[in-house]
Amino acid sequence: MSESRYRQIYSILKSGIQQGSYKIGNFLPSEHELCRTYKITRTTARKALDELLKEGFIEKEHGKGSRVKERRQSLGLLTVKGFSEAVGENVHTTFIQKPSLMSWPSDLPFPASENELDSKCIYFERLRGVQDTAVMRECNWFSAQGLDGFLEGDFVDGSFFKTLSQKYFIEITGSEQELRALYADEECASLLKVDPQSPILCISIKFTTSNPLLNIYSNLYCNTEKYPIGNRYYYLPFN
Amino acid sequence: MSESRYRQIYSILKSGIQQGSYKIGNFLPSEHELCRTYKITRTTARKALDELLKEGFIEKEHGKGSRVKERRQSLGLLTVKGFSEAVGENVHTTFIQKPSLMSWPSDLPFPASENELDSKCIYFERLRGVQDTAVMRECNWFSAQGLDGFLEGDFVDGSFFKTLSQKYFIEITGSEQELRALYADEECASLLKVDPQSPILCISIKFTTSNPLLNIYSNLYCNTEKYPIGNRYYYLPFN
DNA sequence: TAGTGGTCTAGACCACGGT
DNA sequence: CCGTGGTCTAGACCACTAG
Repeated sequence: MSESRYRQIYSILKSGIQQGSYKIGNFLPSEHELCRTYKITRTTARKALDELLKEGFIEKEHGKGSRVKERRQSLGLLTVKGFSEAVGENVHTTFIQKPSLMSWPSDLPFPASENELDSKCIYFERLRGVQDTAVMRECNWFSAQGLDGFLEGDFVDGSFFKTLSQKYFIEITGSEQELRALYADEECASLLKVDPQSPILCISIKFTTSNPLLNIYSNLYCNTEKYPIGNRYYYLPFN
Repeated sequence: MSESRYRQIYSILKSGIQQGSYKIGNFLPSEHELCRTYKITRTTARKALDELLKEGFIEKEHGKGSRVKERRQSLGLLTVKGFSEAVGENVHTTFIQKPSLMSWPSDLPFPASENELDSKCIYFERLRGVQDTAVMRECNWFSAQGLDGFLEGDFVDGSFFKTLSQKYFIEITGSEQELRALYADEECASLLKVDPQSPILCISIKFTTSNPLLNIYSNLYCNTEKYPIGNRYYYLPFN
Protein backbone atom coordinates (compact mmCIF):
# COMPACT_ATOMS: atom_id res chain seq x y z
CA MET A 1 0.00 0.00 0.00
CA SER A 2 1.33 3.42 -0.95
CA GLU A 3 1.70 6.26 1.52
CA SER A 4 -1.46 8.23 2.04
CA ARG A 5 -1.82 11.42 0.07
CA TYR A 6 -2.05 13.62 3.14
CA ARG A 7 1.18 12.12 4.50
CA GLN A 8 2.87 12.97 1.22
CA ILE A 9 1.71 16.57 1.37
CA TYR A 10 2.68 16.65 5.04
CA SER A 11 6.21 15.45 4.20
CA ILE A 12 6.59 17.96 1.39
CA LEU A 13 5.59 20.84 3.66
CA LYS A 14 7.69 19.60 6.57
CA SER A 15 10.78 19.33 4.37
CA GLY A 16 10.10 22.83 3.14
CA ILE A 17 10.07 24.07 6.71
CA GLN A 18 13.16 22.14 7.78
CA GLN A 19 15.12 23.29 4.78
CA GLY A 20 14.09 26.87 5.18
CA SER A 21 11.93 27.26 2.07
CA TYR A 22 9.23 28.32 4.52
CA LYS A 23 10.89 30.48 7.14
CA ILE A 24 9.80 31.00 10.72
CA GLY A 25 6.99 33.54 10.86
CA ASN A 26 6.07 33.15 7.21
CA PHE A 27 2.83 31.63 5.97
CA LEU A 28 2.50 28.31 4.21
CA PRO A 29 0.37 28.21 1.06
CA SER A 30 -3.30 28.52 1.97
CA GLU A 31 -5.49 25.44 2.15
CA HIS A 32 -7.22 26.32 -1.11
CA GLU A 33 -3.89 26.86 -2.78
CA LEU A 34 -2.65 23.46 -1.61
CA CYS A 35 -5.82 21.97 -3.10
CA ARG A 36 -5.07 23.51 -6.49
CA THR A 37 -1.35 22.73 -6.42
CA TYR A 38 -1.66 19.09 -5.47
CA LYS A 39 -5.12 18.32 -6.92
CA ILE A 40 -6.58 17.38 -3.57
CA THR A 41 -9.63 18.40 -1.59
CA ARG A 42 -9.61 20.56 1.48
CA THR A 43 -10.18 17.57 3.75
CA THR A 44 -6.85 16.16 2.61
CA ALA A 45 -5.03 19.48 2.74
CA ARG A 46 -6.34 20.11 6.24
CA LYS A 47 -5.32 16.65 7.43
CA ALA A 48 -1.76 17.34 6.29
CA LEU A 49 -1.76 20.69 8.08
CA ASP A 50 -3.32 19.11 11.17
CA GLU A 51 -0.30 16.84 11.48
CA LEU A 52 2.09 19.76 11.27
CA LEU A 53 -0.03 21.56 13.83
CA LYS A 54 0.02 18.62 16.25
CA GLU A 55 3.78 18.39 15.95
CA GLY A 56 4.24 22.07 16.60
CA PHE A 57 5.64 23.08 13.22
CA ILE A 58 2.91 25.60 12.46
CA GLU A 59 0.18 27.62 14.09
CA LYS A 60 -3.04 28.59 12.42
CA GLU A 61 -4.82 31.92 12.46
CA HIS A 62 -8.41 32.16 11.40
CA GLY A 63 -8.72 34.48 8.45
CA LYS A 64 -4.97 34.70 7.94
CA GLY A 65 -3.28 31.39 7.34
CA SER A 66 -0.85 28.79 8.66
CA ARG A 67 2.30 30.32 10.01
CA VAL A 68 5.61 28.51 10.56
CA LYS A 69 6.32 28.44 14.27
CA GLU A 70 9.61 28.51 16.12
CA ARG A 71 10.21 24.84 16.84
CA ARG A 72 9.81 24.15 20.54
CA GLN A 73 13.39 24.46 21.65
CA SER A 74 13.34 22.06 24.47
CA LEU A 75 11.00 19.47 23.08
CA GLY A 76 9.54 18.87 26.47
CA LEU A 77 12.97 18.50 27.90
CA LEU A 78 13.51 20.23 31.15
CA THR A 79 15.12 23.53 30.39
CA VAL A 80 16.84 26.00 32.57
CA LYS A 81 14.45 28.89 32.97
CA GLY A 82 17.14 31.40 32.23
CA PHE A 83 18.05 29.66 29.00
CA SER A 84 14.69 30.01 27.37
CA GLU A 85 13.82 33.38 28.81
CA ALA A 86 17.08 35.26 28.57
CA VAL A 87 17.43 33.87 25.03
CA GLY A 88 21.12 34.11 24.49
CA GLU A 89 21.76 37.38 26.28
CA ASN A 90 23.36 36.26 29.49
CA VAL A 91 23.56 32.61 28.58
CA HIS A 92 26.73 30.86 27.55
CA THR A 93 27.62 27.37 26.49
CA THR A 94 31.17 26.07 26.32
CA PHE A 95 32.51 22.74 25.17
CA ILE A 96 34.37 20.75 27.79
CA GLN A 97 34.83 18.02 25.19
CA LYS A 98 34.11 18.48 21.49
CA PRO A 99 32.28 15.63 19.73
CA SER A 100 34.66 12.70 19.37
CA LEU A 101 34.64 8.94 19.09
CA MET A 102 34.75 6.96 22.30
CA SER A 103 33.92 3.51 23.52
CA TRP A 104 30.50 3.22 25.11
CA PRO A 105 30.61 3.85 28.88
CA SER A 106 29.55 1.03 31.16
CA ASP A 107 27.26 3.23 33.24
CA LEU A 108 25.07 4.64 30.46
CA PRO A 109 21.94 6.06 32.15
CA PHE A 110 19.65 3.76 30.12
CA PRO A 111 20.52 0.45 28.45
CA ALA A 112 21.46 0.85 24.79
CA SER A 113 20.48 -1.64 22.09
CA GLU A 114 22.91 -4.20 20.73
CA ASN A 115 22.85 -2.43 17.42
CA GLU A 116 24.00 0.75 19.08
CA LEU A 117 26.71 -0.92 21.11
CA ASP A 118 28.04 -2.57 17.93
CA SER A 119 28.69 0.78 16.28
CA LYS A 120 30.94 3.60 17.39
CA CYS A 121 29.92 6.04 20.08
CA ILE A 122 30.10 9.81 19.79
CA TYR A 123 30.52 11.74 23.01
CA PHE A 124 30.49 15.42 23.78
CA GLU A 125 30.25 17.45 26.92
CA ARG A 126 29.26 21.06 27.50
CA LEU A 127 28.98 23.46 30.37
CA ARG A 128 26.04 25.83 30.40
CA GLY A 129 25.87 28.99 32.40
CA VAL A 130 23.67 31.96 33.11
CA GLN A 131 25.50 35.23 33.68
CA ASP A 132 28.54 34.32 35.73
CA THR A 133 27.10 31.17 37.21
CA ALA A 134 27.75 27.71 35.80
CA VAL A 135 24.44 25.90 36.13
CA MET A 136 24.63 22.70 34.13
CA ARG A 137 27.14 20.12 33.02
CA GLU A 138 25.77 18.23 30.05
CA CYS A 139 27.16 14.86 28.90
CA ASN A 140 25.90 13.23 25.70
CA TRP A 141 26.40 9.83 24.10
CA PHE A 142 25.00 8.44 20.86
CA SER A 143 25.73 6.04 18.05
CA ALA A 144 27.73 7.38 15.10
CA GLN A 145 25.63 5.31 12.69
CA GLY A 146 24.16 7.41 9.92
CA LEU A 147 25.77 10.60 11.16
CA ASP A 148 28.56 10.85 8.61
CA GLY A 149 30.59 13.99 8.98
CA PHE A 150 29.23 14.81 12.41
CA LEU A 151 32.67 15.08 14.00
CA GLU A 152 33.87 17.55 11.39
CA GLY A 153 30.84 19.84 11.12
CA ASP A 154 29.86 22.67 13.44
CA PHE A 155 26.55 22.87 15.27
CA VAL A 156 23.79 24.85 13.55
CA ASP A 157 23.21 27.94 15.72
CA GLY A 158 25.07 26.13 18.50
CA SER A 159 22.14 23.73 18.84
CA PHE A 160 22.58 19.97 18.79
CA PHE A 161 18.93 19.25 18.00
CA LYS A 162 18.81 21.86 15.25
CA THR A 163 21.88 20.22 13.74
CA LEU A 164 20.23 16.81 13.77
CA SER A 165 17.10 18.26 12.19
CA GLN A 166 18.66 20.45 9.53
CA LYS A 167 21.69 18.42 8.54
CA TYR A 168 20.38 14.89 9.02
CA PHE A 169 16.57 15.33 9.01
CA ILE A 170 16.29 13.58 12.34
CA GLU A 171 13.61 14.71 14.78
CA ILE A 172 13.30 14.00 18.46
CA THR A 173 10.22 11.84 18.94
CA GLY A 174 10.24 11.15 22.65
CA SER A 175 12.21 10.96 25.83
CA GLU A 176 12.51 9.02 29.01
CA GLN A 177 13.96 10.69 32.05
CA GLU A 178 15.13 9.91 35.53
CA LEU A 179 15.73 12.50 38.20
CA ARG A 180 17.99 12.15 41.18
CA ALA A 181 19.33 14.39 43.89
CA LEU A 182 22.99 13.62 44.51
CA TYR A 183 25.99 14.99 46.30
CA ALA A 184 28.33 16.70 43.88
CA ASP A 185 31.35 14.59 43.03
CA GLU A 186 34.72 16.30 42.62
CA GLU A 187 34.50 16.76 38.86
CA CYS A 188 31.03 18.31 39.01
CA ALA A 189 31.91 20.43 42.00
CA SER A 190 34.90 21.93 40.26
CA LEU A 191 33.09 22.50 36.95
CA LEU A 192 29.99 23.97 38.55
CA LYS A 193 32.07 25.84 41.14
CA VAL A 194 30.19 24.53 44.17
CA ASP A 195 31.39 22.85 47.34
CA PRO A 196 31.91 19.13 47.10
CA GLN A 197 28.96 17.43 48.79
CA SER A 198 26.56 20.14 47.62
CA PRO A 199 23.17 18.80 46.53
CA ILE A 200 23.07 18.42 42.75
CA LEU A 201 20.14 17.59 40.52
CA CYS A 202 21.01 14.83 38.05
CA ILE A 203 18.73 14.38 35.05
CA SER A 204 19.35 11.24 33.00
CA ILE A 205 17.64 11.25 29.63
CA LYS A 206 17.15 8.87 26.75
CA PHE A 207 15.86 10.67 23.68
CA THR A 208 14.29 8.60 20.95
CA THR A 209 14.41 9.97 17.42
CA SER A 210 12.73 9.51 14.06
CA ASN A 211 15.65 7.24 13.19
CA PRO A 212 14.87 4.03 15.06
CA LEU A 213 18.59 3.22 15.23
CA LEU A 214 19.49 6.48 16.94
CA ASN A 215 18.91 7.38 20.57
CA ILE A 216 20.59 10.18 22.47
CA TYR A 217 21.71 9.44 26.01
CA SER A 218 22.37 12.42 28.24
CA ASN A 219 23.27 13.16 31.81
CA LEU A 220 22.67 16.68 33.06
CA TYR A 221 24.18 17.75 36.37
CA CYS A 222 22.51 20.90 37.60
CA ASN A 223 23.32 23.42 40.25
CA THR A 224 19.80 24.54 41.16
CA GLU A 225 20.72 26.98 43.90
CA LYS A 226 20.19 30.15 41.90
CA TYR A 227 18.42 28.77 38.86
CA PRO A 228 15.92 25.99 39.44
CA ILE A 229 15.08 23.84 36.43
CA GLY A 230 11.67 24.73 35.06
CA ASN A 231 9.36 23.43 32.42
CA ARG A 232 5.81 23.54 31.23
CA TYR A 233 3.27 21.15 29.82
CA TYR A 234 -0.04 21.72 28.18
CA TYR A 235 -2.24 18.71 27.85
CA LEU A 236 -5.40 20.01 26.29
CA PRO A 237 -5.89 22.42 23.44
CA PHE A 238 -7.39 25.73 24.48
CA ASN A 239 -10.36 26.30 22.19
CA MET B 1 -22.54 31.53 17.78
CA SER B 2 -23.56 28.13 19.06
CA GLU B 3 -21.09 25.42 19.98
CA SER B 4 -19.96 23.36 17.03
CA ARG B 5 -21.72 20.07 16.48
CA TYR B 6 -18.57 18.02 16.87
CA ARG B 7 -17.84 19.68 20.23
CA GLN B 8 -21.35 18.76 21.35
CA ILE B 9 -20.86 15.12 20.40
CA TYR B 10 -17.41 15.23 21.99
CA SER B 11 -18.88 16.51 25.26
CA ILE B 12 -21.63 13.90 25.26
CA LEU B 13 -19.12 11.09 24.80
CA LYS B 14 -16.66 12.52 27.31
CA SER B 15 -19.37 12.80 29.96
CA GLY B 16 -20.34 9.23 29.22
CA ILE B 17 -16.77 8.14 29.85
CA GLN B 18 -16.31 10.22 32.98
CA GLN B 19 -19.56 9.02 34.47
CA GLY B 20 -18.87 5.41 33.67
CA SER B 21 -21.55 4.82 31.01
CA TYR B 22 -18.64 3.78 28.83
CA LYS B 23 -16.27 1.79 30.99
CA ILE B 24 -12.54 1.39 30.54
CA GLY B 25 -11.82 -1.25 27.91
CA ASN B 26 -15.28 -1.05 26.35
CA PHE B 27 -15.99 0.32 22.90
CA LEU B 28 -17.77 3.55 22.13
CA PRO B 29 -20.52 3.44 19.49
CA SER B 30 -18.97 3.04 16.04
CA GLU B 31 -18.53 6.05 13.80
CA HIS B 32 -21.41 4.99 11.57
CA GLU B 33 -23.61 4.49 14.59
CA LEU B 34 -22.79 7.98 15.86
CA CYS B 35 -23.77 9.29 12.42
CA ARG B 36 -27.17 7.64 12.65
CA THR B 37 -27.77 8.53 16.29
CA TYR B 38 -26.92 12.20 16.00
CA LYS B 39 -27.77 12.78 12.33
CA ILE B 40 -24.27 13.82 11.42
CA THR B 41 -21.75 12.78 8.80
CA ARG B 42 -18.65 10.76 9.43
CA THR B 43 -16.44 13.82 9.14
CA THR B 44 -18.17 15.30 12.16
CA ALA B 45 -18.24 12.05 14.10
CA ARG B 46 -14.56 11.51 13.45
CA LYS B 47 -13.69 15.06 14.51
CA ALA B 48 -15.37 14.46 17.86
CA LEU B 49 -13.50 11.18 18.30
CA ASP B 50 -10.25 12.84 17.23
CA GLU B 51 -10.55 15.23 20.17
CA LEU B 52 -11.06 12.36 22.60
CA LEU B 53 -8.11 10.61 21.02
CA LYS B 54 -5.85 13.63 21.37
CA GLU B 55 -6.81 13.99 25.01
CA GLY B 56 -6.10 10.36 25.72
CA PHE B 57 -9.64 9.24 26.56
CA ILE B 58 -9.83 6.61 23.84
CA GLU B 59 -7.66 4.57 21.53
CA LYS B 60 -8.72 3.42 18.09
CA GLU B 61 -8.22 0.03 16.49
CA HIS B 62 -8.64 -0.38 12.79
CA GLY B 63 -11.42 -2.86 12.05
CA LYS B 64 -12.58 -2.95 15.67
CA GLY B 65 -13.57 0.39 17.11
CA SER B 66 -12.79 3.13 19.62
CA ARG B 67 -11.97 1.76 23.02
CA VAL B 68 -12.06 3.72 26.29
CA LYS B 69 -8.54 3.97 27.63
CA GLU B 70 -7.26 4.09 31.16
CA ARG B 71 -6.77 7.80 31.73
CA ARG B 72 -3.11 8.67 31.88
CA GLN B 73 -2.51 8.48 35.56
CA SER B 74 0.18 11.01 35.92
CA LEU B 75 -0.88 13.51 33.30
CA GLY B 76 2.70 14.21 32.37
CA LEU B 77 3.59 14.74 35.95
CA LEU B 78 6.76 13.14 37.05
CA THR B 79 5.86 9.87 38.61
CA VAL B 80 7.82 7.56 40.80
CA LYS B 81 8.75 4.58 38.67
CA GLY B 82 7.60 2.17 41.30
CA PHE B 83 4.21 3.82 41.50
CA SER B 84 3.27 3.23 37.91
CA GLU B 85 4.92 -0.13 37.52
CA ALA B 86 4.10 -1.85 40.77
CA VAL B 87 0.53 -0.53 40.41
CA GLY B 88 -0.66 -0.63 43.93
CA GLU B 89 1.09 -3.82 44.99
CA ASN B 90 3.94 -2.55 47.11
CA VAL B 91 2.89 1.06 47.02
CA HIS B 92 1.28 2.87 49.88
CA THR B 93 -0.03 6.35 50.46
CA THR B 94 -0.85 7.74 53.87
CA PHE B 95 -2.32 11.07 54.86
CA ILE B 96 -0.11 13.23 57.04
CA GLN B 97 -2.84 15.86 56.94
CA LYS B 98 -6.35 15.22 55.65
CA PRO B 99 -7.85 17.93 53.43
CA SER B 100 -8.73 20.93 55.59
CA LEU B 101 -9.12 24.68 55.38
CA MET B 102 -6.02 26.79 55.95
CA SER B 103 -4.79 30.23 55.21
CA TRP B 104 -2.67 30.48 52.12
CA PRO B 105 1.05 30.01 52.86
CA SER B 106 3.39 32.88 52.11
CA ASP B 107 5.89 30.69 50.29
CA LEU B 108 3.59 29.11 47.73
CA PRO B 109 5.82 27.65 45.00
CA PHE B 110 4.14 29.78 42.29
CA PRO B 111 2.26 33.06 42.73
CA ALA B 112 -1.51 32.54 43.05
CA SER B 113 -4.07 34.88 41.51
CA GLU B 114 -5.92 37.48 43.59
CA ASN B 115 -9.11 35.58 43.02
CA GLU B 116 -7.57 32.49 44.57
CA LEU B 117 -6.08 34.33 47.53
CA ASP B 118 -9.50 35.91 48.23
CA SER B 119 -11.13 32.52 48.73
CA LYS B 120 -10.33 29.81 51.25
CA CYS B 121 -7.43 27.46 50.79
CA ILE B 122 -7.63 23.69 51.07
CA TYR B 123 -4.45 21.89 52.09
CA PHE B 124 -3.58 18.25 52.35
CA GLU B 125 -0.37 16.34 52.72
CA ARG B 126 0.48 12.75 51.97
CA LEU B 127 3.43 10.44 52.30
CA ARG B 128 4.06 7.98 49.51
CA GLY B 129 6.17 4.90 49.80
CA VAL B 130 7.32 1.89 47.86
CA GLN B 131 7.68 -1.30 49.88
CA ASP B 132 9.16 -0.21 53.19
CA THR B 133 10.76 2.97 51.91
CA ALA B 134 9.15 6.38 52.16
CA VAL B 135 9.95 8.06 48.89
CA MET B 136 7.86 11.20 48.62
CA ARG B 137 6.28 13.83 50.79
CA GLU B 138 3.49 15.54 48.87
CA CYS B 139 2.02 18.90 49.91
CA ASN B 140 -0.97 20.36 48.06
CA TRP B 141 -2.74 23.72 48.15
CA PHE B 142 -5.74 24.91 46.16
CA SER B 143 -8.71 27.24 46.31
CA ALA B 144 -11.92 25.85 47.82
CA GLN B 145 -13.99 27.76 45.27
CA GLY B 146 -16.42 25.49 43.46
CA LEU B 147 -15.36 22.42 45.37
CA ASP B 148 -18.35 22.16 47.71
CA GLY B 149 -18.22 19.12 49.91
CA PHE B 150 -14.59 18.39 49.15
CA LEU B 151 -13.59 18.29 52.82
CA GLU B 152 -16.28 15.75 53.64
CA GLY B 153 -15.95 13.36 50.74
CA ASP B 154 -13.42 10.58 50.26
CA PHE B 155 -11.04 10.34 47.33
CA VAL B 156 -12.20 8.21 44.39
CA ASP B 157 -9.87 5.19 44.33
CA GLY B 158 -7.51 7.17 46.55
CA SER B 159 -6.74 9.48 43.64
CA PHE B 160 -7.00 13.25 43.89
CA PHE B 161 -7.19 13.82 40.15
CA LYS B 162 -9.78 11.09 39.67
CA THR B 163 -11.84 12.78 42.37
CA LEU B 164 -11.64 16.13 40.61
CA SER B 165 -12.63 14.51 37.32
CA GLN B 166 -15.44 12.27 38.47
CA LYS B 167 -17.01 14.37 41.23
CA TYR B 168 -16.42 17.88 39.88
CA PHE B 169 -15.76 17.30 36.14
CA ILE B 170 -12.49 19.15 36.36
CA GLU B 171 -9.60 18.00 34.17
CA ILE B 172 -5.94 18.88 34.47
CA THR B 173 -4.99 20.94 31.42
CA GLY B 174 -1.37 21.77 32.04
CA SER B 175 1.42 22.16 34.53
CA GLU B 176 4.43 24.24 35.29
CA GLN B 177 7.23 22.75 37.32
CA GLU B 178 10.43 23.70 39.02
CA LEU B 179 13.06 21.25 40.15
CA ARG B 180 15.61 21.78 42.87
CA ALA B 181 18.11 19.69 44.73
CA LEU B 182 18.08 20.61 48.42
CA TYR B 183 19.39 19.42 51.72
CA ALA B 184 16.63 17.68 53.67
CA ASP B 185 15.22 19.87 56.44
CA GLU B 186 14.30 18.28 59.75
CA GLU B 187 10.67 17.63 58.91
CA CYS B 188 11.44 15.99 55.60
CA ALA B 189 14.31 14.01 57.04
CA SER B 190 12.13 12.54 59.75
CA LEU B 191 9.20 11.79 57.44
CA LEU B 192 11.34 10.27 54.71
CA LYS B 193 13.61 8.59 57.27
CA VAL B 194 16.85 9.95 55.86
CA ASP B 195 19.73 11.77 57.52
CA PRO B 196 19.29 15.51 57.85
CA GLN B 197 21.41 17.17 55.15
CA SER B 198 20.75 14.34 52.70
CA PRO B 199 20.21 15.52 49.13
CA ILE B 200 16.48 15.75 48.38
CA LEU B 201 14.75 16.40 45.09
CA CYS B 202 12.08 19.09 45.42
CA ILE B 203 9.50 19.33 42.64
CA SER B 204 7.27 22.41 42.78
CA ILE B 205 4.25 22.21 40.52
CA LYS B 206 1.43 24.45 39.46
CA PHE B 207 -1.34 22.49 37.73
CA THR B 208 -3.82 24.41 35.65
CA THR B 209 -7.27 22.90 35.23
CA SER B 210 -10.30 23.15 32.98
CA ASN B 211 -11.74 25.51 35.60
CA PRO B 212 -9.85 28.77 35.03
CA LEU B 213 -10.34 29.70 38.69
CA LEU B 214 -8.72 26.54 39.99
CA ASN B 215 -5.01 25.77 40.08
CA ILE B 216 -3.35 23.09 42.17
CA TYR B 217 -0.07 24.01 43.85
CA SER B 218 2.11 21.15 44.99
CA ASN B 219 5.49 20.59 46.52
CA LEU B 220 6.96 17.11 46.29
CA TYR B 221 9.99 16.21 48.37
CA CYS B 222 11.58 13.07 47.05
CA ASN B 223 14.15 10.68 48.39
CA THR B 224 15.68 9.47 45.13
CA GLU B 225 18.29 7.20 46.59
CA LYS B 226 16.53 3.92 45.85
CA TYR B 227 13.79 5.12 43.54
CA PRO B 228 14.69 7.84 41.07
CA ILE B 229 11.81 9.82 39.65
CA GLY B 230 11.05 8.77 36.11
CA ASN B 231 8.80 9.88 33.35
CA ARG B 232 8.21 9.58 29.65
CA TYR B 233 7.17 11.83 26.84
CA TYR B 234 6.13 11.08 23.32
CA TYR B 235 6.09 13.99 20.98
CA LEU B 236 5.12 12.52 17.68
CA PRO B 237 2.43 10.01 16.86
CA PHE B 238 3.73 6.63 15.73
CA ASN B 239 1.92 5.88 12.51
C1' DT C 1 -14.79 42.74 -0.75
C1' DA C 2 -11.66 38.99 -1.42
C1' DG C 3 -9.12 35.54 0.74
C1' DT C 4 -8.42 32.75 4.72
C1' DG C 5 -9.44 28.97 7.95
C1' DG C 6 -13.62 26.38 10.59
C1' DT C 7 -17.40 23.46 10.04
C1' DC C 8 -20.35 20.27 7.72
C1' DT C 9 -22.87 17.36 4.20
C1' DA C 10 -23.35 13.10 1.29
C1' DG C 11 -21.42 10.30 -0.65
C1' DA C 12 -17.26 6.70 -2.13
C1' DC C 13 -13.54 3.06 -1.93
C1' DC C 14 -10.20 0.79 0.81
C1' DA C 15 -7.84 -2.19 4.54
C1' DC C 16 -8.41 -4.59 8.73
C1' DG C 17 -10.75 -7.84 12.23
C1' DG C 18 -13.65 -11.37 13.37
C1' DT C 19 -17.38 -14.83 12.01
C1' DC D 1 -18.93 -12.05 4.75
C1' DC D 2 -20.05 -7.78 7.32
C1' DG D 3 -18.91 -4.09 10.31
C1' DT D 4 -15.14 -1.32 11.69
C1' DG D 5 -12.01 2.64 11.09
C1' DG D 6 -8.78 5.19 7.32
C1' DT D 7 -8.75 7.96 3.36
C1' DC D 8 -10.67 10.95 -0.07
C1' DT D 9 -13.80 13.61 -3.29
C1' DA D 10 -16.71 17.73 -4.42
C1' DG D 11 -19.00 20.53 -2.99
C1' DA D 12 -21.35 24.22 0.66
C1' DC D 13 -21.90 27.99 4.20
C1' DC D 14 -19.89 30.51 7.85
C1' DA D 15 -16.67 33.66 10.65
C1' DC D 16 -12.53 36.09 10.74
C1' DT D 17 -8.77 39.31 8.75
C1' DA D 18 -7.19 42.88 6.05
C1' DG D 19 -7.04 46.19 2.39
